[in-house]
Amino acid sequence: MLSERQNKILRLIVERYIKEPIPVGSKVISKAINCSSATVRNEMGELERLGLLEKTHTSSGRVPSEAGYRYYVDNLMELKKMNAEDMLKLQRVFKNQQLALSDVITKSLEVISDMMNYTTVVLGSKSHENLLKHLEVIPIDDTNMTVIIVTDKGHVEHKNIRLEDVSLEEVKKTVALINNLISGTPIDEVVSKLEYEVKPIIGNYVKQHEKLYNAFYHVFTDFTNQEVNIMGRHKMLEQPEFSSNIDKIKNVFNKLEDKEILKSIEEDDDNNIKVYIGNENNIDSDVTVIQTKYKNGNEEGTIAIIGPKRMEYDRVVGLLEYMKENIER
Amino acid sequence: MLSERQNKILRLIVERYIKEPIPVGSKVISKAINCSSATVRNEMGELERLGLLEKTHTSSGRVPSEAGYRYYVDNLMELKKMNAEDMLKLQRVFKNQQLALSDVITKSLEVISDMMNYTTVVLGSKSHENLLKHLEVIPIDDTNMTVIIVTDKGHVEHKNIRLEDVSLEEVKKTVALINNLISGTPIDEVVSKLEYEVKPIIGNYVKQHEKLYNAFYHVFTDFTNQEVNIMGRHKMLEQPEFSSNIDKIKNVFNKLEDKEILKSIEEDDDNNIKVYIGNENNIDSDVTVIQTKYKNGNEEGTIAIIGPKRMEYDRVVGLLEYMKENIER
DNA sequence: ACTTAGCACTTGAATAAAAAAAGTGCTAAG
DNA sequence: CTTAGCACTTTTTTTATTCAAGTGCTAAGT
Repeated sequence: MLSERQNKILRLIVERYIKEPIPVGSKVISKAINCSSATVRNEMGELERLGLLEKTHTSSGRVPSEAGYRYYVDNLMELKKMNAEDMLKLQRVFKNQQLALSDVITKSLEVISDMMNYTTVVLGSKSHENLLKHLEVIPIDDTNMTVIIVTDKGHVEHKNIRLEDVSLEEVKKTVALINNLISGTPIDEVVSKLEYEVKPIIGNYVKQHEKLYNAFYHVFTDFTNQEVNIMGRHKMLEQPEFSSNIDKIKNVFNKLEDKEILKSIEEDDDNNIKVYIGNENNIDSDVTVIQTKYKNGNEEGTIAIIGPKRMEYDRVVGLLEYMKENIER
Repeated sequence: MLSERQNKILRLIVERYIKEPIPVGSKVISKAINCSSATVRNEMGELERLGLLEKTHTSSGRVPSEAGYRYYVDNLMELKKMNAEDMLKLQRVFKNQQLALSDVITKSLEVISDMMNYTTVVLGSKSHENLLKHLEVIPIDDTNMTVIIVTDKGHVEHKNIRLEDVSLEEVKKTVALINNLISGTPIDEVVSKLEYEVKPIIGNYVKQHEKLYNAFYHVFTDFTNQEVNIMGRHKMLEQPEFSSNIDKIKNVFNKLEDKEILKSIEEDDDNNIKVYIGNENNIDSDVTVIQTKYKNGNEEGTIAIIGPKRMEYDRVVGLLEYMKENIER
């Protein structure tokens, strides 16, 4: 258990460091609380022994450790209410009644990315939670058509395919068949159902069944198992601790392109705002991910904000709370 | 007019510098052609006076200037045929008969981006060249639906919209009306046609005409005026002259996100492979853009490869030639 | 009229030494 | 328990020194 004064000092250090990434010395702190720098040094030493602070070298000022940030987030941070300007910018997006929910979310996360200089992410629900609701085909010309897949969660995707020497008639039949036989199936099981339930039957009804089967097989294999939307990909370049370290940047960029890694963002089961600091996340030991699930009707997903470990925790949590609230009603 | 020997020297310098970005001295060159380093120095001095070479400081080796690259591309470069490995990788993509053309293009440009470490871009044809061919609506639930827009060039886009208290009936009527009245219109004129030709009539047929009009108005306003696809966004980080210069990187990344800038890539009217070196392009004075138009049936667009000024011109031009050829048949 | 050996000269990069700045830990006194 | 004071560390900055690479020019050679 930390003393009142220790809490105060830790908090000052974290907040100062978040403002500007330079190690914090005892002098500055001593001015802020009412006691000598020597006293502060003693307390800092103790906080370091507890693993909450670190030095960059023997005689440097202190920097929050991962555990220090954790402690700050869990115990010291107080949520201030959103500033009027931030609020206004977001309200402008939320007020737009014509936009579909998913567009409202991406647009507002774009706004957040711009105002915070962090990267933001929306993840739709996973493929096993999306049931095939409807399949539709729109012919484009003799050989090309667009296949549209709609899931029960409102995830829509379209793909263009080529089908040579197949009549529209036949395609329509096939689509109807698929709609009848396997709508309601989780997206990631559609492919196997296609093989075991549609393939054996399709031959009886449709002439060019091989070609058609192959085409649809590919469409569903290619179907994105999860909608992922990244805003402000390059914002990390604005963060001083990254902009001086190309390898870090490369790593973060690569991780962001890697769908598998991004999926790990969604692994949460409960419903609160979660903060994953440094090694607590799968992206990079120098970033923090703050995320939360949302649910509106049967549309659901996760939104996340990715920034440096020294991100503005209070402000970001406030923004996410506001987002969640507004999405859910 | 350069002498034979000057051509030789310039070419050696450019090719050497492309291989490795370190200024080239007279000694290396003198070994490659049969004469003393002093002679080479004289020639280099002349080439510098002509603006084809530059020094990084008074006593450094030479580096090709922008004009130097230009001269190299125009006069010295000889197209070698593609190496077998590159060819194989691309053929694997082109052989896939099921893929729609646009997918073949993006996939193969992904492959190129990976093997060259350059960024690649596909640009579809512009909105004024795309005519609205077909509009279709798929209901998702009571208030949400997906609108699908197909253009005559095979560009397909879908958007989700919200429509409260409007019956599916009404929506279908509106869509039919729009299809009848304005299909065949260039996409960027659709909005005004909606206003002057559809709006006045729609009231007679459809009850909730205001809401519907607004919804479709937005759909078309939001319609991407040009399909843009970027592969290997971060490849610049692999190029030594960029990875040591964050500001350059930021600039290039920002330009790539800027649709207006990208459009300038397409400004060409003729049909050949074009090389825009440094200030000749709008992206950045330190990159080169190599691009070409393609056309297959009524699908057309531009593909471009963006790399450092010292990109492997011959190899890239070879790749683009191959791409173009394969796309067009 | 070219080519080239030779050499003085320039510049950047690498290394070393010295001085300045920031901050710590500890001791001893209040 | 607090704090003034000071020795000590470490980084950063500055200055100087040397080394390596490469140039331009001159004068001699073909």
